[in-house]
Amino acid sequence: MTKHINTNEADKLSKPKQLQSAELSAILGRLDKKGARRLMERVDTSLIALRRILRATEMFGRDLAKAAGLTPAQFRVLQVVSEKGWSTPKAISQRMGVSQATMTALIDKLEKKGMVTRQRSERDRRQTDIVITEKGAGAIDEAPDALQQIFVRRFEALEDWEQAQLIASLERVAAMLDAHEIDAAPVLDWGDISGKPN
Amino acid sequence: MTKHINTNEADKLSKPKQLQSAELSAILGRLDKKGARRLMERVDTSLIALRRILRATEMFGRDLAKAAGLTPAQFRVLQVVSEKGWSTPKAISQRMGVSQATMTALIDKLEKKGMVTRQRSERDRRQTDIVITEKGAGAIDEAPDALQQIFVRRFEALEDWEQAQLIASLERVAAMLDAHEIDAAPVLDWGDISGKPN
DNA sequence: TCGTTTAGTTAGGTAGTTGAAATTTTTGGA
DNA sequence: TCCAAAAATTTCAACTACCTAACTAAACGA
Repeated sequence: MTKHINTNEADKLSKPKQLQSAELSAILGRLDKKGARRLMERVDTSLIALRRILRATEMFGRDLAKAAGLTPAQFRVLQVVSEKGWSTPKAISQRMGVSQATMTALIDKLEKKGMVTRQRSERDRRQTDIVITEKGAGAIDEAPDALQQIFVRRFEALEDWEQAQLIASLERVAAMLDAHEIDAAPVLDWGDISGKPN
Repeated sequence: MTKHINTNEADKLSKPKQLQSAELSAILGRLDKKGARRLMERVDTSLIALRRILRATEMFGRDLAKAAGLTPAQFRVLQVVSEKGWSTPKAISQRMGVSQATMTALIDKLEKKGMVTRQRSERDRRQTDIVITEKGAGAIDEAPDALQQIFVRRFEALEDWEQAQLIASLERVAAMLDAHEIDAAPVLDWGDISGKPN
C-alpha cells in the first residue's frame, strides 16, 4: 500500500552536519546508546528532507516570480498585501522578516509597476496604507504557482489517509519551527557560544 | 496524547491563492463536489504549513549565517563544499540553482575570508577545485545550527511513532516537490504568458 | 507644551545575481 | 598534427535587495 519512497542517494542537500556538541549531549545524556543513535539518524533524515523541500521551493519561487514579471521579494509582498487587499509597510516587513527600509524600497518598485498604491491612513496619519490595485490582484491570480501546481498534482494521487497524515505532519513541523517567534529567547541568544551560561 | 496543534488563525503566510483554473479543473473534473472541496482544503492547508516552514527556516538561515560571520549564500556554499571537502564551481552552482557567474563571486568572497582555496584540477585543467580549508571546516562545525537545534529539541519530545510518521511524511513531500528536476518540462513551460515562445 | 514613541522615508554602502563576452583547456575529427 | 567546437571558469556592467543610521512627521502622555 505505502509505496516506499527512495530518497537517500539522490542529492542530499547540505548534509545536516553532525549533531552539535553542547545541545546534543544534553539530550543524549538522557538516552541509552541505541536510542541516541536512532534519534540522531531520525533528526538527520528529517532535516535532509526538510532541506530538499526548501531547496525545491526556493527554485519554484524564482521561476514563479519571473513569470509574473516581478522579483521573488516583490511577489511575496504582493501576496501578503493581496490577502486582505491592503496592509501597512510595517506589518508587511514584520511578516516577511525584513527591515522597514527594505520594505519601502520594495513598495516603491511595486508602486512604480502599478501593482499597489500608497495612501495616507485615515486612522493614523503616520501610517501609509498599501492597497493592491486591480492590476496587482490580476498578477497574483494570473501567476501560475508552480509549487502549488506540482503539489496539487501529486497530492491528488495520494490515498486519502496519506493526505490526512501528510497534513498532520506538516502542521506539526511548522509548529515546531515557527514557535520560534514565540519563545525564541532561550534558543536564539547565541551571540555567546563562547562561554556564558546561556 | 496527540496534542492538537492549532495553526489556522495565527499567521497564514501568503495564502496559497485560490486554486488555479486550468490545472485545477482538470483535476476536479474527475471528482464529485464534496471530494473536490475536501481536496482543495487539504492542499490549501498543506501549503500553508509548508510556507510556515519555509518562512521559519529562512529566518533561521539569516541568524545562522550571521553567527558564522558569513552571509546566508556564502554559508550555503560552504556547507555544500564541506560535504565532501571539495567541489567545483559548476557543481555547486547547479546544486544551489544559481549561475556560474554568481558562484564565482561567492567563491571569491569565501576565498578572501580564507574559508576555501581554489586549485586547478588535476583531472581536467579546465576545472577549478574548490577545497575547504581548516578554517572553513571549523566555521561549519562551530556554527550553531538554529534550525537543527530547535528541531532536535522538539523532535526529541515526540513519541516514537510520531517521529517515524513525521519522517515518512517529510520524505514524501520532498519527493513530491523535487522530482521537479526530473519531469519539470510539462509543468514549467509557462514562459509564454507574454508572447514569446519561451 | 515638551519629551518619547512610532511609522515611514532617505542616504550610503555591501552582497547577490545575471547575461554576455573573454580565457583557457579539452576533445574529436580530418 | 592541427583546428574548430565544446566545456569550465572568469570578467564586466548593470541591477536588485538589504541593512544601518539619520531624519521627518504624527501621536501620545504627563
